[in-house]
Parts: sequence; C-alpha cells; structure tokens
Amino acid sequence: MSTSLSSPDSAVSGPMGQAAPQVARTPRTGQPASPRAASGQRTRLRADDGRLVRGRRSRARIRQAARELFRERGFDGATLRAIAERAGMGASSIYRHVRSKEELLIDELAEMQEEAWTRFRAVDDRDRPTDVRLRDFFDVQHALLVADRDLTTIALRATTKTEARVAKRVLQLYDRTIGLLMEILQRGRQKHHLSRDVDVLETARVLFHVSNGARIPWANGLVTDDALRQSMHHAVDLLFKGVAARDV
Amino acid sequence: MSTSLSSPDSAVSGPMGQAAPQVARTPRTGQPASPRAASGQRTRLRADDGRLVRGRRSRARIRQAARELFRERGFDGATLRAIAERAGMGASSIYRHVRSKEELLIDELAEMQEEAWTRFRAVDDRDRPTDVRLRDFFDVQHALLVADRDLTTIALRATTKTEARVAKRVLQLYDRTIGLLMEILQRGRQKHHLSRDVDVLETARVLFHVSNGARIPWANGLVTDDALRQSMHHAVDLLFKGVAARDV
DNA sequence: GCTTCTATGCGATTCTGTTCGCCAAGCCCG
DNA sequence: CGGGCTTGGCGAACAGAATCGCATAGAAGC
Repeated sequence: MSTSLSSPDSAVSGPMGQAAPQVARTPRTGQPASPRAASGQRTRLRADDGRLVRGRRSRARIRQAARELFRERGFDGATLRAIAERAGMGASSIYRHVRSKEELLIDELAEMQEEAWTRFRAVDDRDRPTDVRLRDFFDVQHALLVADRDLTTIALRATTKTEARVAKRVLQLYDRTIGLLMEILQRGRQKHHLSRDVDVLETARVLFHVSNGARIPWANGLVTDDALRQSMHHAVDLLFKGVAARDV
Repeated sequence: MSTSLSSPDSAVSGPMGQAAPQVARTPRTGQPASPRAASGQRTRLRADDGRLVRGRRSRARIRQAARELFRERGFDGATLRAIAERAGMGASSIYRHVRSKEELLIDELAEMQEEAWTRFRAVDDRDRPTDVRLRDFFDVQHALLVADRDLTTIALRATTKTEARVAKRVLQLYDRTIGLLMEILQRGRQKHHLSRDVDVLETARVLFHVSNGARIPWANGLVTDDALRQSMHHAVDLLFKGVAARDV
C-alpha cells in the first residue's frame, strides 16, 4: 500500500535541485530552515539571486566531480575530500548542498534508471507477448547494471541505511520500475495473455523483488553476468507457467 | 552454480571459534599467520593452552556484549568502544578476535537462521501440501524477522559490502535456506504437487529472492509487518498457479 | 547607507571503524 | 633457567564521514 507508485508527496523534484529555488534547504538542520517559513515570507528569493546562481553552479560541479570519481574509484574509493577538491571547494562545503554522500549516488542511480526506461521504450513493441516484453525489460536493465556494477551494489546498500531519506528516494525509483512492470502486465491482461484474476500490482512486485534479490549474489561475484540474466528469464518463465501440477 | 548449497570449502566453522583451536588466525594480517603453517608445525598448540582458554573467554564476552548492545542500540548505535568497554577490554583488542564489526553481526544472524530452521521443523509436517509448507516456512522466518528488525536490515546491508568475507558468510547462510526450500519443493515433486519439469533449485532461488527483495521496503517502514507476510503468501500463490492464461 | 537576512564557504573538531607498534604473559624445548 | 615462539591486550594514531561556529558576500527593506 504505502509502496504506491509515484507517491504524491514531495515527488522528490529533480535530482539535486537543477530546477526550483529549493526552498532554502539548509541541509545542516533537518528543520524547515528558518522561522520565515512559518511566520510568513519576508524575503521572496528570486530565481536569479546571485547566491542561488552560485549555489547551482557549485552543485553542478559537485555532481560532476562525484560522478567522475565514482566511476574512477568506486563509491567507497571516492573520498568526500577528493570530490570536494575536484569540485574546487572544501569538503565541508559539500554538506551545504547534500546531506550525505549517498545522496550524490542517488543522482547517478536515477539517471541510470531513466536510461533503462528510455532504452526499453525504444526497443519495446506493445504488441509482442507479455513474457517477451518482460524479458526484454530485464535484459535492458541488466545491460546497464553490468556496465555499472558498483553503482547497483551501492544502491542496494543504500536501501538498508538508517538514513531514511536516502533509502526512500531509492525506493521511489523502485516504485517507478514496478509501475512500468505493471503497465506491461496490464497490457498482457487486456490481450488475454494473462488469466483474468491475476493481481497485476502484486505480480509486478514479485518480479521486481526477484530481480533485486538475484543481484545480491551477483554483486558478490558468486554468479556471472550471464547467469544473472538467465536467472531473470527463468523467473519470468516460472511465474508465467506456474509450478503446480496441472492435473491435480 | 557457484551459489551451491553448503559449499564444501571452509564450511565456515562455528560462529566465532567456540569449537576448534582456530589455527591461530591472527586477524590482524589476512595471511596464514605464521611461517610455521608452511614450514611444518613446530608448536602444536594444545586445546587447553592457557592463552587459548583466555582467548575463548574473551571472545565469549565480546560476543555477549555485542549481542546486548545490538539489541539495545541497534547495529549502528552500538559503538565498538562501547562493546569493548562492556566486554572489559580496549576497543582495539576486539580486533584480535574479529576482523570487522560486521563479523559480530553474522553470529547473531546465523543464530536467528538456525532458530528459524528448528522452529520450522518443529511445526512442519512433510505430508501437507507443498504450498502450505512453504507459507509456513516463510511465516516462521517472518516472526523472527519482526522480532529483530534491525538485524535483518543490517544483514542485507552486509551482503553489499566490499568486504567480501562478510558477504560470503551471509550468502552461505542464504544458501542453506535455499537448500531447505529445495527440500520442500523436491518433496512436492515426489508427491506430484508440482509438475515434473520444474527446476527445483531455480524455483527455490526465485522464492528466496522474493523474500529478500520484499524485505527492503519493509525494513524502511513502507509496508507493515503483516503486509510483508501477505506479500510472501501472495508470491507463493502466484508461483504455484502461474499468471498465464490457461486457455491460450 | 545601514541593518538584517540568507546562501555559501571554510577550517577545526567530533565520532567511527580500523590499524600500528609495542609489550606482557604463557607455552615449548633445550 | 632462558631463549624462541604465539596469543592477547593496550594506547596512540589514522582516515573518512559528518558537524560546528564563524566568516563572507549578496540581496532586500528601511
């Protein structure tokens, strides 16, 4: 239930405020930043405020530096100090724009996910059999995963952080993927590929959970890239055919 | 493939050497500890060596302290220095017995898993329908999970650590669970609850992956305890019946 | 201009897990 | 007994993420 797709509240805005004025976040304190918010706005904060412009540029530099260093040295290898240095600022300043190192990662992750969706839509054909479409989707996702192993590992780790904010954003990404799976399944039901009494949402979730769970041994090098891929194909098959004996 | 159940090598021994002489681990260096190992044994190290006895006692105290503090403050809240203090020693001494904080956690985890297996076997009846047995298994596991929320969250996190040693041990625990699921499924196939061409191992894995994946939103408070439980029931159902239309 | 507020930045500091170098005590063997 | 070995322990130190308090500069309001 609460794992609703595209949850209405917050909507998360774009990764790292490349959009709106950001409502003066002051990452340092988790509070509404200032009494102003409650006591009626005194300063309105125009979007072209010189400070905000500077801030946006800083954020962009941080983001860029983080991305580069994540790829060069991996998440754990990329020191905040190194990121800061490359972004041309002190380490502590980063926390003016980001509330934790993991938050930087989410930008990366969101981007990869976006890429996965667009790639899939590019190759997808809504008229093909449902199971084929599903396999294709997982294949696309798989290709990106393999290209960015560290990223996905850490994304998984991020969902197990006490720091709820980070985990929630990752989970919101997840929800969108589940939504896409639902779409595919829904279409399948319309075309009578699926039996009528299937709960589309629940099925999408199961598929998604499998894909997440299967990544764990893979991320630890216990299964090969291809085995992971096959594993997902297998899961789709199983789910479609069912394992129960037909004649009992 | 490499995710074989009860992998032959190492067998991991018991949690934190409550058994054998431990082969002089010297956690500090990852190496075989001393040239002796290669050059033929010079000192044989009797099990009642006073030093080893002391070591075992220390390990027991550490373990006890860790367990208590994990429950009191959660994994992240339990400082190594606090654990050390309660165990009556300096923080750095812990590393004579353990190679990382996570290793302490694994002991806990292994114990919970063990408990889950024994509880299940206590209530299980091999003659009941396969899907019922599966649901029961997940229910037992679920009950323990709920009682120890933090533990399972961190276990997940541990599988995404760069520290391979820890992850591997967790995954070995996982493998045993998959093995149990296989057993259940195998029995089901014998009794013709399952169709003949089902790949028992692959099915067990899918089930297990779902259970892992489904825990993620739960651990983040996005689904209730009961919703998680229902989710697993749902997954078993889906897997059994299959989602494909029967008449196409 | 002057005050006040806000966004940004910085260096020092705190808190963590972990490592290092040294030392004590225990066992074995001559 | 007296070296050589090993285990266990300790305090100092390190590195990395995150926090604090202060400083700067731009903007808004008078």
